[in-house]
Amino acid sequence: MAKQRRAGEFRSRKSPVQARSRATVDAILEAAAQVFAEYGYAAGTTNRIAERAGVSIGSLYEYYPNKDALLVAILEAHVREGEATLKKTAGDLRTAGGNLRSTVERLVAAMVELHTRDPRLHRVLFEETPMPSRVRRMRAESEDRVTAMVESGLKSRLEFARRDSALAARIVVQTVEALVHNLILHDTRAVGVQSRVDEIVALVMAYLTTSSDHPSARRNRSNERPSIPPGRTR
Amino acid sequence: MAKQRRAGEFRSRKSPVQARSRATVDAILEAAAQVFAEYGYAAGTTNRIAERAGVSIGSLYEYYPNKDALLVAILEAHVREGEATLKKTAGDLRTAGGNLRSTVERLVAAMVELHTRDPRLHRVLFEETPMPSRVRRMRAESEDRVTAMVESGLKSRLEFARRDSALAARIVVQTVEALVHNLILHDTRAVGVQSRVDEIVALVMAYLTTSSDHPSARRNRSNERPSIPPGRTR
Amino acid sequence: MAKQRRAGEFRSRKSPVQARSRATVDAILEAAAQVFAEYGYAAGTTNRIAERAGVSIGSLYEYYPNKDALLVAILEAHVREGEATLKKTAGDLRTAGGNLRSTVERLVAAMVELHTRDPRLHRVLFEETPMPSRVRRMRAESEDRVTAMVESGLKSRLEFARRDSALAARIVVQTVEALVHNLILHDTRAVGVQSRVDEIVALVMAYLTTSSDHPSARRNRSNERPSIPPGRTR
Amino acid sequence: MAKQRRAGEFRSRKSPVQARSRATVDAILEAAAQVFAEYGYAAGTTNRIAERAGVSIGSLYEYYPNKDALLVAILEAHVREGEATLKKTAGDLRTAGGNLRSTVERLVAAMVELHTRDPRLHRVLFEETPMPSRVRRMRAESEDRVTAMVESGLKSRLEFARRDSALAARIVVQTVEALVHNLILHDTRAVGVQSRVDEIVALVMAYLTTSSDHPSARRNRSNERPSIPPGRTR
DNA sequence: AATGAATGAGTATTCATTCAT
DNA sequence: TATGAATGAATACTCATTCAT
Repeated sequence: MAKQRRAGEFRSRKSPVQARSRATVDAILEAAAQVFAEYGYAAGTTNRIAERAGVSIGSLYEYYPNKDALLVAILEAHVREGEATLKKTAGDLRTAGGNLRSTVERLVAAMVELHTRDPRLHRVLFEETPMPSRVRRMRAESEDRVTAMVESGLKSRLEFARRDSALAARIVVQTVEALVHNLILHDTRAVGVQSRVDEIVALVMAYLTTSSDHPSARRNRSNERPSIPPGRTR
Repeated sequence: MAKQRRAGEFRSRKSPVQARSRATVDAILEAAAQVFAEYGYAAGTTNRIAERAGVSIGSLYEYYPNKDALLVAILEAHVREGEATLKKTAGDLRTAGGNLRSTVERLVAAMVELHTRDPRLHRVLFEETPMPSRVRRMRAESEDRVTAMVESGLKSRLEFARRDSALAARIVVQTVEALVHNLILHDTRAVGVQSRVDEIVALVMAYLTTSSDHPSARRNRSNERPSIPPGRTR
Repeated sequence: MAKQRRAGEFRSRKSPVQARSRATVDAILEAAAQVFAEYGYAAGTTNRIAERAGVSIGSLYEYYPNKDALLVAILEAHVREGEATLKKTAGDLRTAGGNLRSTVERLVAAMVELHTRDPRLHRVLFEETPMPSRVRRMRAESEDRVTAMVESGLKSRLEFARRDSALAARIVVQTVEALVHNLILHDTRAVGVQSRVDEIVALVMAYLTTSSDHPSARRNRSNERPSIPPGRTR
Repeated sequence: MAKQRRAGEFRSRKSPVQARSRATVDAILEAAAQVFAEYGYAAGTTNRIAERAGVSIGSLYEYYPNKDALLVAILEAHVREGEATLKKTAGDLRTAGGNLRSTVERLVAAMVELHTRDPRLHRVLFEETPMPSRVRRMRAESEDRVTAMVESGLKSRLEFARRDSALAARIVVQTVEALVHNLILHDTRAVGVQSRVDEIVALVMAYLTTSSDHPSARRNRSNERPSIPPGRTR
């Protein structure tokens, strides 16, 4: 009898206190990650996950009330982990010595590592359709926090030449994430990875160190933001 | 899924020679696009598509051997259309007069328009999981052609300062696409769209017009590609 | 993917226009009646019903959106049929000549016939738990209409001696229904059926033809309905 | 239902000799009664019962071999209790002084009280389908004993005018039970309860005190039991 | 060519019951 | 004795696909 699902009930069912359950929960989550990565969300059946985890389907539902709960659990773990990794690097932007460039390099490297961990899963998880709004929100908030850290780091750098630091931070975060995705991961050809990474760094550096009113940007602003305050021009 | 599907069976079944068939095929495709955009791929059932198209489910299968064939047809049309739009703009890079900046602006504008046409469908189509490899390949090839045109355009510009034009073209294409996606489409807040578009342009311009051996890029290359041949430096 | 059920959606899915579907619908309903009668509602699985009907499970759900819809369809048919049968008899109470007794006999006979048609099913249907409120209401209304007809018939009879005709009608309807149930149907011993039927008739007759203020009823009314209007006493 | 159940396995597993076990058994039974009343039999899960009882599911199965055993235990307790209550009243029919009417009133009152104690549970217990035959038999036997007592009481009354005392007793018992059920319990409208109770009493009294060969019963017997032996008529 | 009734493998989920600890 | 983690058969329901008409 397929009972009605209590809406929004994505939390794990019981907190595993005993060692045995802890292992079971871990096995299920790991299996879910594998199966989702391999088959996609829709085709990643709960029975397959249970089988892969080496537990019965009943046990799976003992700990996760429904399929979405598995997705949410994985997603949240990824978001948490991602934020931790990036925060550490973003923190360095401000605290660590060294020039801007080496910090950007570390940021890109961190992002590469983050996405390399399990690219297929990452893709399935964050691009496949029905991501519960709770996770979507959580992810957006996480990204906002990372962006805020990056911004604060940028502002403390002398080389930083952009006017709108918040926007610049978003551009950087999004660009790095997107290019790492498209250029490093999606590209099956593994050759030339480093040169592409270098180029991403170059892109970001060029952007950050070019004044918002650089000669190349001087024209054609008349229609929207009518005029550039003269004093701003170097 | 009642019956096993013969892999690679994505072609339309009969070429619609007669006008009536043509109309039916179009109606089905349009309906499929709507339904996929509305429900996502997995939840967009063939029966619903047939109903929306005003034809019987039997007729749908008369023209498309299976559900994926619909996806493929839509995808291919989008890729074709996208390439056409971008090619035109990319072509301008070389032929049209004006400075680099205005061309980049047109490129970004074209990309924005392309993605704005039907963002939901675009998302479903290109981000939802099981994209047949044929489409994946087709898309990659299309992207390669666009990139090639962009490269050829860039090379003819004086302002262009990058060393590896092929790589630069890829960076530009991917960056524009990704940022348009992440910054323009995914962001529900409509405010500040223009400033974000401007910033994308600024990013690309800064990159393109900054020499590969700009001061900000001079250091730390020692570990991977041991040394840069001096002659390379302009 | 077990989708959420649209609450209260118990109606048949499509009206069968073609002869083939009509037959299918009938077969399904007949099978459902048999299976419910045989196994009870909870244990009467939809797969079993489809199998019994000689159709696929898919066809069953083509016509009935969920299990409850089958129950409702059967229930409503029974209620309709029951009301029709009883109305005819109840109508006779007033129109047909003959004495009261013969009419009561016909009423009881009608009830017996109604319950004898498929006692097991009747029991399952009306006594098993989750009867949708819609059906419950429908049944109550049907019973009220029957009761109203009985009342109107009783009032036109000279032999009728009760004071509160509405109450008397309810008593009669309920008594006949309940006793037929308990005494005729539940009793596996088939012997003596007629004598029990006769006794039910006798019970009802005694009640109807005994004045509300018959000697045996004369006492102990002081607390609730304070006093009996003298004129009423014959 | 994981494992096949060995039929007829309804007995409690261990006789609780110790006080602690006794308390556990009682808690389980009480919890089962509550849960069945609240959720119905099918939806009343053993896990929920164990939880409500404050014991582990393992302990529940320590004392009751399966779910039905809980039902049986509750059912038997109810039957026992019911018989005790009714026996007392039925006994009064013979022993206590006073007229017939007041005794009938007490009978009805006892029945009302019996059903009012926990109507929801009563409904679930006695009307929901799969009542094990053992309980069905037990209940029938209990009813027979009560009926026998009523019969014996009736026979000692001068006012009693029926020919077949056994049949009359059954009629009375069934009528009272059924009408109490239908008229008192199922009717949510609490108003007029007393008048309905009075009417039930009136019905029973009219029946008991009306001669089997009352004028109203004299006609129309020709077709079925061809003729009434003249001597029979008093 | 078109229809739409029919199919049935596949999916998420429940819950009575067992058994190692 | 008691516990509760684990089991897995069973169930309602979906939807891509076929094929007789």
